[in-house]
Amino acid sequence: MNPLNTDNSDFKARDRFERLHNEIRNRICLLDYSPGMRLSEIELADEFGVSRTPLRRVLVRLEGEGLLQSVQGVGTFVTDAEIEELTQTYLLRMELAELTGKLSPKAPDDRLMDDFRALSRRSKHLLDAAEPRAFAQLNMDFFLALLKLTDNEPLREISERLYFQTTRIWLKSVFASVIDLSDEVQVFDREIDDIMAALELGDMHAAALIQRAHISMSFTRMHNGQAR
Amino acid sequence: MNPLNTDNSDFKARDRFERLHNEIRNRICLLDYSPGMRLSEIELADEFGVSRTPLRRVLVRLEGEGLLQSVQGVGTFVTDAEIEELTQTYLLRMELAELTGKLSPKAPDDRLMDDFRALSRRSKHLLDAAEPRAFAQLNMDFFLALLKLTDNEPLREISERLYFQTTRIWLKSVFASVIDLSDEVQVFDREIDDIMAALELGDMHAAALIQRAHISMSFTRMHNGQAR
DNA sequence: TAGGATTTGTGCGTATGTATT
DNA sequence: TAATACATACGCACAAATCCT
Repeated sequence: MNPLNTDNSDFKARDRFERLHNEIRNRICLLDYSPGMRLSEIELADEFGVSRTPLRRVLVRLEGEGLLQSVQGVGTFVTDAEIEELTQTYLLRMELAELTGKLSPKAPDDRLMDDFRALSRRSKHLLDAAEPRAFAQLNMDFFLALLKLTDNEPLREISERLYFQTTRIWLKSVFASVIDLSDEVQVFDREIDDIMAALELGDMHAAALIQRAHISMSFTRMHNGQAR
Repeated sequence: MNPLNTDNSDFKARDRFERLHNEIRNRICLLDYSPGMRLSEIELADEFGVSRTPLRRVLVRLEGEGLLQSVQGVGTFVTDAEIEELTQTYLLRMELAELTGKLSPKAPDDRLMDDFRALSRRSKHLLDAAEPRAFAQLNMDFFLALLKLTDNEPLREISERLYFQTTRIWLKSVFASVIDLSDEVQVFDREIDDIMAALELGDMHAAALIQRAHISMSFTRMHNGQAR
């Protein structure tokens, strides 16, 4: 066998699964598919050029992650969240964020700090012209970068899972103008700068506490916005 | 339609999926299927009287939960865990156990206290004649009962997930006589009694701390046992 | 190196369940 | 109530990947 072929492994079943899974998950979490929306197995299968079988495998996985729910005879729907469940998840996410600074914290190397600086620049850009989807993408990228600050793999997995489950609900509130988008962008820009300041001091625990505080405040703003 | 038929809903696709999923997960976690073992899709499908298709749906879900891994052309294997990954998971489980006493703790009602008393009796029974599988089952039942002490649903889900991922590895050590089984039963019996004492005082935080301590000690005993 | 046995992955036709007319 | 449309769930035959001789 030619080893050059085995390197290009994007054609194997496993990698195709990963691509589809990642793509559909992103669409859900960036609100291309909003909560309550019905997805069509056939349309998705056609779009990705596969039959329903491998696509359904992806949907089953996403159902296990709490992002979809399939009902026989009815359809496959993007899940929503009640305020009670959302509250519980946010309380847990706050604790997990703090744990990131306690359990195997890992100081960022030069490469990662460069990534943070790039994220900060993207944020400054949004201050002038706030675009919903660009904000959603930046928010996700920043969260994923923060996860690299701990070596505890199970903690990373769980934090990521809860992020994907809840942030889209929060984003929906932001985009529905219940909260003002440009305000939210300003707050987020401050969060990035605050956390980067802590990281440059090498104070991982402080960085985690700042993140925890911002998760808490995000939820509070959303909650107050809904109560209006 | 006869409403009596819709009540017996064990025949619907969703319930059948739940049954198969629960059954196979238990087999994995009670070490009927031990880490590294290969499972046969065809044999399992035959045993449960279904075709490969719905069975594979269950396997995909279990793979998402980190209990299985399928490789095309090779087989479906029960996952194992390296000491490093196990350490990280135990550290996280300790923190989550403590969170159970902090996030929406719920005092046990009479019904749940009766359940705990029944679990305690089963434990006393094992003190005389320790049987591996009975101990594994009791350990799982006790853990699941403890989860009812919090109203935070996401915390329950995650704690359960991590329990299923790691406890079987610990059980494997116990059963391999790296640790003495009767010693482990005695320690576990004390844990039940200690936690019940805290519960009877209504001190949920204390109960959670005791659980955290025992998770820590279990891991330490396993670790020391392996180092011999 | 080649080929056959075995296992998971895929494609498609059909069964089953649900909502609507 | 019944029929029809349409969605997911299922069963089976075949393709693709891997392992071993």
